[in-house]
Amino acid sequence: MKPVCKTSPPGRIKIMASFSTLMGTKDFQSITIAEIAKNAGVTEGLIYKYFKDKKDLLHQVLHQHFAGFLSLVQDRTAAENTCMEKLEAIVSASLESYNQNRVFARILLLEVRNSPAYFDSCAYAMVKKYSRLIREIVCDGIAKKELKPDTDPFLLQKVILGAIEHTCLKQVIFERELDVQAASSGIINIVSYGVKNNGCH
Amino acid sequence: MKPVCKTSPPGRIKIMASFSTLMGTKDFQSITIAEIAKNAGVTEGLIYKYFKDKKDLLHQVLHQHFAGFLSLVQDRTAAENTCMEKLEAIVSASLESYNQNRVFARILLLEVRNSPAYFDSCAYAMVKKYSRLIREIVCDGIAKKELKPDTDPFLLQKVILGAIEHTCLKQVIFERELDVQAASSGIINIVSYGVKNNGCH
DNA sequence: TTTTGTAAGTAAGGTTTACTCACCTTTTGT
DNA sequence: ACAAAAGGTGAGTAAACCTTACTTACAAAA
Repeated sequence: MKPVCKTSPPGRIKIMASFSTLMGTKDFQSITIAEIAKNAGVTEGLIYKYFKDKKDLLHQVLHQHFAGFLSLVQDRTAAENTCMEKLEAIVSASLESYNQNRVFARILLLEVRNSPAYFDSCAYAMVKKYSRLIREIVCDGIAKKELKPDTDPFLLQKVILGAIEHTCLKQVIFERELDVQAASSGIINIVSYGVKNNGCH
Repeated sequence: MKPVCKTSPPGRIKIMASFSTLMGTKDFQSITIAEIAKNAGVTEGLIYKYFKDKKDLLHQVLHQHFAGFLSLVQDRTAAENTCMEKLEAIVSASLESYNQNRVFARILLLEVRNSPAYFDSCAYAMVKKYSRLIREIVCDGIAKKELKPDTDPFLLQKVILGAIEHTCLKQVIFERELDVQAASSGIINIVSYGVKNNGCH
């Protein structure tokens, strides 16, 4: 069997592009196979040559977007030195990507999670890489004593990811703009120093 | 027109109960109207007497669960004194509810958000109340100098909600158990004091 | 007591939509 | 050159959601 997530056949590319475009204007459920095919200039049958079903198409489009996103995040974090700088790079790169690429954000945050098949998809595999990256940075930060020794890497990863996603949710849903810089430094500030007024600068 | 979210007619109750039960074993998409009707001992047509469509049924079931949840949260927070205690009460009540009532959690975290109609539903209205409650507690905390004066209530609300939801996501998806106490105190600890090792206890 | 009106419930059909399958055409490896 | 595989077609199917015309029960008014 050929690799599942390749990029080449021309019809396949047109189908994915057509679907991406449609996702910009309406939600997954209200997009029909007929519409995707017509928009791509192919027949309905061809879609099922390349994609197991409609959900599989969704997952593969997400995978494609996420692959680009992940390498951006990896580059940005590699360019930073301290743990906190790396984490801020992740937060701002994520918010920026979600803010600029609403289709990607809507698929990831709103459309895929309801189907069990997603969690077996290659798209979810990339999400796991992404969250593992955060945890590794945190573990590294603990080892280098930049973070408190009793920090739980899994929990901190969840807090950061949750903050990122929830910050974008409203913007994505209601098509609003987001001040990426303000939001990311705000999140990092809360996570770094906390919000409790304990006399510590 | 009668109130949209009432509870009385017998058929209606059976339909909602049937649907809730089915949501315990499979996801929304794979539950059919025929199945719901059969399970409830009514005909398909009756479902459309009480619910605009299948999604509306989902939203109303969520509304019912959320109403109970919200009053629990309100009671718990009212019983606490400090801002931080109130917030911890919200976090632990939320994690506890999601952990105990997986159907409720799955609907809220995975199933509803993909449809635009949800954000006009009475279920979403309750979610707005819930997040407003968090913001009010935060604003109160700032006013009483329990929280740092430059805290952004909207951002902190998003961080807390995001942390709650992301902590539950994996548990809900993969049907795992959650240590509610550890998770909620962990979240509150991060948000209160931060994770950066700056020599401040 | 009859009439009227309304809410609860039924039965069957219509329409849309995701998906399949048999077939044709083009490319490619040997 | 030719078999096999990959790219592509288009008609057809099953099933799910939803509609609509109808019946029954029952309470309030006349």
